[in-house]
Amino acid sequence: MTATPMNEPIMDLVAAKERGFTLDDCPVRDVLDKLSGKWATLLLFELHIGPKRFGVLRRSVPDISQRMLTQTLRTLERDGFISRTVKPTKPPSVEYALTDMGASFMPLIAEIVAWADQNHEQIRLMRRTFDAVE
Amino acid sequence: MTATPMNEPIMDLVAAKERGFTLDDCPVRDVLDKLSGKWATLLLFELHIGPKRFGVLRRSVPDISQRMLTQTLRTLERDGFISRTVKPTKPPSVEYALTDMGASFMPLIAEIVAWADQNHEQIRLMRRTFDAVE
DNA sequence: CTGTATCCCTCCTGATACTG
DNA sequence: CAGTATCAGGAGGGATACAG
Repeated sequence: MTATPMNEPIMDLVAAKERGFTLDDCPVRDVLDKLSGKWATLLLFELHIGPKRFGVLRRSVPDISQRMLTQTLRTLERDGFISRTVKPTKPPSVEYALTDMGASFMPLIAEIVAWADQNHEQIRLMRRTFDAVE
Repeated sequence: MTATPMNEPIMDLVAAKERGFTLDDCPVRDVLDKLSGKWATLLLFELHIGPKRFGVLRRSVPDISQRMLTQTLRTLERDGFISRTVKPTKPPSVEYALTDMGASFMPLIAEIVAWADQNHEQIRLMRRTFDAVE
């Protein structure tokens, strides 16, 4: 309702903006774009429990298509969030695991999850109220 | 590189998943979908500095089209992140401001920004390395 | 000043089938 | 088992013009 006082982390945000990044150049978007995909955070979460093979991941997230599983894993690997290790077994198996950088990102997701958990009731209420007026 | 040990916040995430939300029903997606839009977080940030009128917002984020500005503000208002107040001035003016709930979400964005700030160099390096191999 | 309405186009996503 | 290829649908986003 009111303007909240500036705090330390937000100052970082101001700094980031004033450092003059363009929209395509903005480091924040590099991260936000990871969150935005439908499956990225879910897969990061699965791998945070522990390293998993391709097939195991597919069974852990049954709604994902094989195409999107491959594609999302590739993107996360490209950006260094996860590692991909081919093991020369008889039918070759591939294991995916969180990198240190990927792991360092998980607490942020966890905080968002906790926040969502506390606020989703109110959000849905607001939404229904808003829609009722229109 | 290694599987990180489970910590408290992540347990919340596990709990959220095991509480059996479907993909469309998941409260976490309610929040993540806000972050995912191209403009939502940018506008939240602008309003975190202080309440702003429509025209001021448009000038603050010059790259946004009028259509997307209206649309994004409407979505954020609908979910209770921001408030919209019409002031009966001569040419009517509309002021947008963060709600308490919206303000409580800002520290999370700030942490992501800080993380992005620390890691975007490495992410870009990983990306170039990955692309070079292919 | 603050929006709405319309058109268009790209990207994300899913379904299916196929390969080493 | 792990991955690629192809096709199709829909949402997100931009440009422009118009309205209260």
